[in-house]
Amino acid sequence: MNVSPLHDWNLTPTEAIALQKQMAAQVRPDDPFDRTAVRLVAGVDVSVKRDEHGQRQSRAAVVVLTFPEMAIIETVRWQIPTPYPYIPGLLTFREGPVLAEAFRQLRHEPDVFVFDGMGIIHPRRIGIAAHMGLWLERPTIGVGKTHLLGDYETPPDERGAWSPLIDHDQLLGAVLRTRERVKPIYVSAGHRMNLPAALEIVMACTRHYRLPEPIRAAHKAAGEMD
DNA sequence: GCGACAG
DNA sequence: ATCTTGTCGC
Repeated sequence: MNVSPLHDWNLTPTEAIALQKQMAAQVRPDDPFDRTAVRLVAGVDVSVKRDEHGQRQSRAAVVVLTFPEMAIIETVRWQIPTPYPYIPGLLTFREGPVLAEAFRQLRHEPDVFVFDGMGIIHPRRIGIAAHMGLWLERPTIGVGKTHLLGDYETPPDERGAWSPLIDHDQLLGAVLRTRERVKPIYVSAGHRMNLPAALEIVMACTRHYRLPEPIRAAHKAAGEMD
């Protein structure tokens, strides 16, 4: 894919936070999004492991699937030494650099990218899905597995049921039950997206498991790469 | 000051 | 995220 660098990744935590505040104003989490035009969906994930020298290596995986069939048609993997520590709120600076290169290698151009991490459910409203959406200039959705912030009621134990996730009177996302009797997931719009569309896409991508297929495929691909 | 804290 | 044994259940 044709992706041009938006900014430097080599920033101190203070600088990174300042950049997030500036970039957050560019994110569009309430844009119209035509679900009927979706043909390709990408799943995005990064795994971190120690190599033979004990050094941490970040492995990115971007998997492109047909929609709604969920057939894998492309897998891109890339690995670099882990460039940044994990700091809550700054996950993008740990996983963004390796993802940027993986995106550059993509042959297809997905209609929407689904990330393992938050969209606008974030202290500065710019989680990894929102941030990389700006980088890609493409629609993105954030799918988190655990709670980061915001208040919500536990959604009914029924597939497809969801509850609004609110922080400081602001609707940021939804807590979605993708399977009965299974912990819900945290869905939010990233860039060029909106919550209703994000929920529909995520549900349409979910089969027999808690997580949507694109995320499962990316997680699997990122864990291999030997 | 105390607790929470995506992956 | 990773580390890491056994164990409950379909």
